[in-house]
Amino acid sequence: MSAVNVTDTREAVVTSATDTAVNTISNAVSNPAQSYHHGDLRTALLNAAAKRLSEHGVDSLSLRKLAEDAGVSRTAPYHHFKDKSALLSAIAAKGFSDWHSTAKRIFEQEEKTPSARFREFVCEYVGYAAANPEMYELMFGRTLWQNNAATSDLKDVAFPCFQFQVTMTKFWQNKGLLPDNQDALRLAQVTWGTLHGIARLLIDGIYADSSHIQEMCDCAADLFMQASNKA
Amino acid sequence: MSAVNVTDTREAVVTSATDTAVNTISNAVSNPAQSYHHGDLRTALLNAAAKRLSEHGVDSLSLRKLAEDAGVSRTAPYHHFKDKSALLSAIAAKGFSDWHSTAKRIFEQEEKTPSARFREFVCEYVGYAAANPEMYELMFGRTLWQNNAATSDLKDVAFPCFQFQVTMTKFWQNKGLLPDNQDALRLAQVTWGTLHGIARLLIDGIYADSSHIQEMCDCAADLFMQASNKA
DNA sequence: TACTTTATCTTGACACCGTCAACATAGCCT
DNA sequence: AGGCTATGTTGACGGTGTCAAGATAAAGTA
Repeated sequence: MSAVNVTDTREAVVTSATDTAVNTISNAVSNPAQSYHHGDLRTALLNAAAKRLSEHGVDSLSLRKLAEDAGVSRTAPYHHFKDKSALLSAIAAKGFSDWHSTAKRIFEQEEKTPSARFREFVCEYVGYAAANPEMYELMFGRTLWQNNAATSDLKDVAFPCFQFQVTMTKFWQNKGLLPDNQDALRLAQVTWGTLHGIARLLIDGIYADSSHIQEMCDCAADLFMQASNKA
Repeated sequence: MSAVNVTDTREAVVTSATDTAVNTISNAVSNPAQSYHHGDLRTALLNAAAKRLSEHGVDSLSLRKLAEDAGVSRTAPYHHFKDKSALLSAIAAKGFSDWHSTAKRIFEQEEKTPSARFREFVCEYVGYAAANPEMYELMFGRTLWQNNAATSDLKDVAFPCFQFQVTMTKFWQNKGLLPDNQDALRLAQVTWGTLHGIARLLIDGIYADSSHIQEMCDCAADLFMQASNKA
């Protein structure tokens, strides 16, 4: 019900009648003429939001601008998202889904040693944050989580992603890469905390110099694996 | 309303011309009669800001509300702070100053073993963040650091505080608490990252359950010290 | 003492923002 | 054909940071 429908409707409208509809549509960039109904506003908003998010950051992301990007009036988005948090949640959900696949892919590389996979995971985690700082901020920042602003849809995607960190931790403990004398949950919290902390210090502008990410990741990985040798 | 009020006040006050200091002091809340000039608006704003910060969070901290708290018009703050960032910077600076003293106090307890001090530092760091989440957010969050919004005054207080982390790390390395086979700067970044990450996951609402802070801190401290035994 | 400068505080205005209410249109189902 | 529902619209409200221009008081200077 998307593109085809829109095109058909446009022709019908243009031939038939008034162009009050037509001139409201100094629309998005592609299609100069459009019908009263957008066709797929929801995904158009999400696309515009993803673009604005990566280019200008979450702070300067307003529903009104997104509506304008989609060539639609300022309150139209409210027919697809309860409020701003719901829209942000939807974007973050996509991020979690993507990251979860990436994490699983790294973790399940049977041909590599657990140690190599562990090190790769550390680097990829921080690398993902550094490469997508605004998405990372949205996924793991206070904006959504602080006041229960996160949609239940988001939680459904995010919690398994959090949980996966524990699963991996247990695996690494079994393989002797992480100390076995620590509770798996606590250890997962600490290792995740380390990666999260490094990522945040980087993307929040506190580590002004971001040219030594690799060394920091190696140092972190070394540290954890060294600890296991004692236990 | 205020024009009349101001005039009346002026006449009343001018008679006793001596005490500009006196009537400006209790200005904000208590004294309904106000002189045109506040007297010490800058610190009144900072006090109001600190209060609002801890009670309602940095997100709902607006210059207009602060001005109202101080009993002053909405643009008055601009005569004391270049913009909102400057005011936030001033508050954060106080936070850094306080935390730096605390850190030094812990670090310099000669009567305790280095190991005990290290563990105490870890707990105090996370504890400070948990006890003052909004101040921590302001000090170490993206709000001020991301776009160079931090005042140079703030930087002057914050950078030594960051640097102290490296100093301590070197000390702990020398005492055999942290691995000696790692570059001190990298190691400081990783250890600080760990504390920062745990703190952020807690205060940003991602660790919904904050009842195991102590265990997490112990786990982190154990991990680092275990790593040193191998090196 | 009188005059001038400077610091401080004022109102007015502008451009944003999220969100609600009320209304308009179009597509779909009976 | 008629009505229901999804989706779009404008108007309005209260909130924000910030600038410009004018008012007032304090401080410095002759």
